[in-house]
Amino acid sequence: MDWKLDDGRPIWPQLSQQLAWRIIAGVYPPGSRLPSVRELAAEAGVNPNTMQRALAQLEQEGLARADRTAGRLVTRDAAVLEAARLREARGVVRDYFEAMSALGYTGEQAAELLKEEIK
Amino acid sequence: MDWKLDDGRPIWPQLSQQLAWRIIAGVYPPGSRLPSVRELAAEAGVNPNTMQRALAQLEQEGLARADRTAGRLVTRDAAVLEAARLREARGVVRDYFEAMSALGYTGEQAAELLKEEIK
DNA sequence: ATTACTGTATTAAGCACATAATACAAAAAG
DNA sequence: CTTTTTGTATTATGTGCTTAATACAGTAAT
Repeated sequence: MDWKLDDGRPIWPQLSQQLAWRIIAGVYPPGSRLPSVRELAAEAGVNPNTMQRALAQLEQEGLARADRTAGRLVTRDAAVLEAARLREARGVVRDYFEAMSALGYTGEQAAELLKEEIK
Repeated sequence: MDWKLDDGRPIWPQLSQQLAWRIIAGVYPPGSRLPSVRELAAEAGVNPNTMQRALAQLEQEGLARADRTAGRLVTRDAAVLEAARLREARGVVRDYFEAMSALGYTGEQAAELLKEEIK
C-alpha cells in the first residue's frame, strides 16, 4: 500500500483522507490496531508531527480512537463506517459531475465518456 | 460565472485551472479578449498578483497570449484547445476511478453508482 | 525493575502562499 | 497632450505548512 502525496497542497489532510479511505475500504479492519504514529510517518515519508495531525483529524471523524498507550483502534461502529463510505462515495461522484460540467459536458456526455473508459 | 476557491490549498493553481476550463468550455471563445488582470482579480476576490500568477501559468499552457498593452487574447489554435479538452477530461475520469478504487469499489460498481446518480 | 513503545506536547526554523502598496513603460482613449 | 488602461515587476508583511529535535507520562514487554 503506497501513499500518494500531491506536492503543492497541505499533506496532512491528504494523509487523513487516505487513512479514512483505507478504513472504509477495509484495509484497516474494524477493531484492528493502526500502526503507530511513528510507523505510519516513516511509511509515508513524513514527519511524525504531520502524521499526528492527520490522525487527530481521523479521530474527530469518529473513525478511530486513541488509547494513549496501547495505540489506536479502528472503530467497530458499523453505522459510522457505512455513513462515511456513502458520504465519501457521493462526494467523489458529485465532484466528477461538477468537473465535467465545468469542462462543458452534459450529464449524459459525462456518463458516456465514463462507459468508454471502462474498456 | 462564479469562482470556486477551496481554502486550504494554493489559490493560484485553482484560478489557472478554472480559467483553462472556461476557455475549453467556450466561456472565453477563441480569439476573444480576456478581462484584465485587475478585473479578474476583483471578480475572484483575490490579489492582482495572485491572478497574474495564474495567468502566467495559463500562458505557459498555450491557452492565451499577452499583448503587453492590448490585454490578453485566447488562442485560436483549435488543436491546442482540443488537446487541452481531452487531456483535462481524461484526467477527471481517471481521478474518478482512482478515487472509487481507493474506496474499495470495482470499476463496474463505480460505473453503476454513476448511473444511479444521473436520475 | 528496566527497557521499549505508546500518544502527545513544545519550540524553533525554513519555506511557499497571499496580500498590500507601489512603480514603470507602452499603447489606447479622451 | 493628458489621462486611463494594459501587463509586469518589486519589496515588505503575515500566515500556515512542514520538518527537526526534543521531552514527558503511562503502559507493555523483558
